[in-house]
Amino acid sequence: MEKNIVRTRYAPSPTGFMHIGNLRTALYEYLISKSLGGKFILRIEDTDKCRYVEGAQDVIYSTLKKVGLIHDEGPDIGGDFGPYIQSQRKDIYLKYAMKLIEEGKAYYCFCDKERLENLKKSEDSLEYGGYDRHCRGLDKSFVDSMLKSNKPYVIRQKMPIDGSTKFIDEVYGEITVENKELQDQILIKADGFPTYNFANVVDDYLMGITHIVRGCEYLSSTPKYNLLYEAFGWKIPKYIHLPLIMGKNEDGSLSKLSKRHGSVSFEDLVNDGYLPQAIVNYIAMLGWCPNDNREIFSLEDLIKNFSIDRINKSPSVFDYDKLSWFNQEYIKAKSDDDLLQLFTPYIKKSISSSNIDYLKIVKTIRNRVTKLSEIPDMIDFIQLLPEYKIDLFINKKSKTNLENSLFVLKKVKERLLKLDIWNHESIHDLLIDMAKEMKLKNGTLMWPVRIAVSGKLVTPGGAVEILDILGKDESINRIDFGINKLENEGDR
RNA sequence: GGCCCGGUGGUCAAACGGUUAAGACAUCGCCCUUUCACGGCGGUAACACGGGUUCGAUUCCCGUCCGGGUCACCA
Repeated sequence: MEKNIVRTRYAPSPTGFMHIGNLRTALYEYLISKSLGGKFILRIEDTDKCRYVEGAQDVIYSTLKKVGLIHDEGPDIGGDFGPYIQSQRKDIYLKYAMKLIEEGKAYYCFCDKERLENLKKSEDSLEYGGYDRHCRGLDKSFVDSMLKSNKPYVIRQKMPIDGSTKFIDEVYGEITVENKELQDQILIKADGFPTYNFANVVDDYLMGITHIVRGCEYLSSTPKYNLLYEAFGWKIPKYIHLPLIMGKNEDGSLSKLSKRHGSVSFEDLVNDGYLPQAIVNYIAMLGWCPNDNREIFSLEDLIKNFSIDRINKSPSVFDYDKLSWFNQEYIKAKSDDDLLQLFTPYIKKSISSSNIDYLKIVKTIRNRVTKLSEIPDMIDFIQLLPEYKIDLFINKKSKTNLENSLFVLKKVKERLLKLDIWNHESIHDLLIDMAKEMKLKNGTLMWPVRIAVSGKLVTPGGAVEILDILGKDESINRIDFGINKLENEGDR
């Protein structure tokens, strides 16, 4: 192994979806290692067989790939410290647990669930952090006989009874926890699998992880980890705890971001029409900021600028408005061609006619889209003129009413009919000229036309863009329809 | 409840003993305009509270309050 190289790891459990908080942790792990020229390792923590989810690992791989967090070692690509899936490392943990038993630092515990339950209910369960250390002093011959008769057991670590454990966190500083708060933690579960805490420590050590980056919900349990490192005589890595990402509850209170806060997985957000890069950029700014006012960062820029000492301590609230703003910025930065690619599937949801030029649509909506999912509703009128009320024609600012709208529409129809070249420029010039000729405000002429061809009060793009997209025949038809509508319904 | 962490506008977030306390999002107003947007300009809005330390505290210390996290054979 290369000396002194920074190694961070992302160690998700395969739950089947990528929680945004986890993604943020992965991002920071990646940034810390890459900004320091280190390696980023992926390890799957699947020690809870009850939670096994089919295909969950693929979600992890595909998400990391989509956002560009490329790992240097992992289950799919191997590495010198594999296997990288904990269920395939089961024997390793047992071996290390046994070592602790031999050294008198851990012990077999035969307490069953029922006893533990009762213990929790009792008053003095607060002592020793919840477990009364019933099996800590068991007679060796008794243990042997229990083992021989195949009694189920767990292996627990002996925690110090008094004193305190302190450690330095790179963002929170020195933290001290009284040892009596810590119960004799379980290392190996009755099913033979290691607990998360134990597997985590063993693997981090074996895989040479130098910086442990995780959410600060682990802050108060970190001493447990350290006591394990100490029991083995291993060097304690650097700790970097990240401030939590919070979600706003319906009653206005805050809590750790979770499903009840809406779309909180990466997939949800992508399905909602947010771009992966925008998501990454946004979550990077949740808990970290550069020393200037910059907000837009590519992953490469983040690597260049990231520094641990600018990680924030206080929790932050996930804000969809701000995410939308980032998303818009990323959309605006793209070329028309890129957007055509990106928008096409969403355009197709509303438009089936084959004679519509998608690129024209892209050009007119590109500055109005905040998330891709709103595209279909934005342009549905292009496919089919919706029903509308004639008072849409009345607009104070544009100085339009039913009468002049009808008049304008008739005139415009006449002239449009004679227009041979149908494109944005020719339509634009014609209408502007007409307004001048008729001594009307541009708006007075444009408004009725836009309403007639869209049937909507608010549209992406104005009359000219819509006429251009619709084409001559359809445009004339819709204007005709508007004329009839005004003539039939206008008097009343 | 014990323990741990946090507390700058509605949200994100600068400042690291002396500033008229930045900026961004949101919001409001105006301008631009062919609706809505985009863009431009401007406004409202914050150092949780009380004690210290100091010539001077948003900044350092203590307490209070508030918020969150954690106390599993889940990770």
